[in-house]
Amino acid sequence: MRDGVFRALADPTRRRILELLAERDRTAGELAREFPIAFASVSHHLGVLKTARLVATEREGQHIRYRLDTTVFQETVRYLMERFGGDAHA
Amino acid sequence: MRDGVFRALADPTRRRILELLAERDRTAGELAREFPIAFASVSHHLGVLKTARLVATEREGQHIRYRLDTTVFQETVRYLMERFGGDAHA
DNA sequence: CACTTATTTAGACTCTTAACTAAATATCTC
DNA sequence: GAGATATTTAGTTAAGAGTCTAAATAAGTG
Repeated sequence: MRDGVFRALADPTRRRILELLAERDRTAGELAREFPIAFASVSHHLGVLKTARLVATEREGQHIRYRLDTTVFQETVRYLMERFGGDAHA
Repeated sequence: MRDGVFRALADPTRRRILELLAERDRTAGELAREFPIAFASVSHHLGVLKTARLVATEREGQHIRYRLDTTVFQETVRYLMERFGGDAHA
């Protein structure tokens, strides 16, 4: 269950996508333009993030808008803190 | 830099190792006995965890004792919380 | 409906990774 | 130092992941 999340976070391109989405929602195309790789590759990364439920999508006409879904982040932080004393807020 | 941590956490065997170490320190052999895979395979996982600095080791005579190193956990939790609002303690 | 734009899916290729067995290294005991 | 135990390293194999190009799907425009 947690595999997908950590695996998703393990790729730098995907973390960068998440950081961009943390600033503001963006369409797939807006995101893809930020990277030197093919659109199809970014699309693949978006699929991984979506499967891990780290992002959610909404169609907006021709575009598909991506936004962060913080639910799983919260669960993940809780997991790390509770199990491994990753008590970073102090 | 963060790749190693998330990649290390992406494997269920390695997460289980970390959970066991969260209970108490253990030797490589004690850990290996908990899994249905070959000792060498567990050793490989321990290597990954050590490279990610999630665990630290200390030789104790014939045995090698593994313990959790929480430093990187803390950095990781901080990263997730700051960037993605993974504010799980509320 | 043909045409364009936006995005995903499919198939191929390469690189990485997790597993195994066998061999190597390190420590302890006699 | 020979032999036993503990652990890692090497070499192999099979599966997974990231990338690409090309094709497919979906929506907007004339």
